[in-house]
Amino acid sequence: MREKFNRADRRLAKLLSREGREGVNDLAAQLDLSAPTVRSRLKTLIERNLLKIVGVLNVAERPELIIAIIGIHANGHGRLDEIAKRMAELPFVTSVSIVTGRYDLIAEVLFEGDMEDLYHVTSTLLPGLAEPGVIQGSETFVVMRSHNKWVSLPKGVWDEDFGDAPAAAGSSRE
Amino acid sequence: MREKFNRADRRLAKLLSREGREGVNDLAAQLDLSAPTVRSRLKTLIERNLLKIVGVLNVAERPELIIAIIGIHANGHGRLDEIAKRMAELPFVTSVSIVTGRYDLIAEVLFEGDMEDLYHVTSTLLPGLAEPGVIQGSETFVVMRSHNKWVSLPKGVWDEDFGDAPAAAGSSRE
DNA sequence: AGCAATTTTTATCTTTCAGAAAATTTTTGC
DNA sequence: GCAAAAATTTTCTGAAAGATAAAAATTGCT
Repeated sequence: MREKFNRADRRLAKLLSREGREGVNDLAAQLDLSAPTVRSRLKTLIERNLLKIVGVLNVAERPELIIAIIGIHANGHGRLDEIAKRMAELPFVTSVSIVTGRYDLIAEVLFEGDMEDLYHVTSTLLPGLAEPGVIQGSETFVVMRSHNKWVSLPKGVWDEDFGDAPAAAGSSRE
Repeated sequence: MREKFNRADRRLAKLLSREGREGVNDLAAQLDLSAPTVRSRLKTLIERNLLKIVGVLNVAERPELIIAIIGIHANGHGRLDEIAKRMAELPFVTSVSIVTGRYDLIAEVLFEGDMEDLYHVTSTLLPGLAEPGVIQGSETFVVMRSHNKWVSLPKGVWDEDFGDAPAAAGSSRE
């Protein structure tokens, strides 16, 4: 079976990390490979869920996008990964990591201009992920400014409801 | 002048956040627009640095990629943004945010299987960004496991030196 | 070293896409 | 309500992209 990530795959990933819409012919030329080869490598990388090509938004240029990083204390009892997995499926949550250090989990969340959504996540959604006492507390770091921070949109943001309006009816609670 | 981000732009961004290589014709069909319109909107979004389309790697599937989140205490004296900007240009640093809460800055860094690089960043690069005493301390959270975490490669990772070898000579310090 | 399996290349074909220009519709400002 | 500006659509043509099959090269294994 093919090695998961050889030298060519890395160079391909590096090229695509700069320009994801670059044509297969250009990529092949830069990698000294043929176009069908690049196509097939790219296909398998994507199929194996190692790589994906997506549009991402520049946080610094979109002030109405609120990002927060949440450090969470959780008494996992060996089920931390399960909790993390469920957390990653919540609306507004972009990613969840199990980490060393002061926190057990660090999650990143994204909203559109609605602090109520943030409150809802930290006060209701997070504690509701496990039996009482498991999620012991959290600290929220709201991003005020950022550099080189690009985000992809999580579930819950710009999903079906779009308002050109100043984003008052955009919230998806009820 | 055109509005920065209208309804169509949002829907376009949402579609691209799922599949960045989708053809302009398919996108146009889903948005009820014509292909040239989608092309031109996409072009301006990218030109204005609001959106980009890139390949990202699945952290959970690449154990040799080490990610860490660093919380930093900095006595900025109004120059925090300048420090953050310089930090974002360091090798291995993927993004830097100025945040509310316990830390002043939160940075994310990425290496390939080399804890020495992490030590180098926290012990030398970070404190060297400003006069002594400005960077007062930091806490590092090494990501052990993650869900739905995709990263784009920063400067310093897979840049020119590639080793198929077990990633021992891949470090770019000295 | 030699053989088998996989991977890569080459070549060909069909389909689709990208970009430009002009016309039409929609929006905006007065 | 009217005029100016912007956005969108239509149409067109050359250029890519994608699929497929067969040959060549590489790799791995005994």
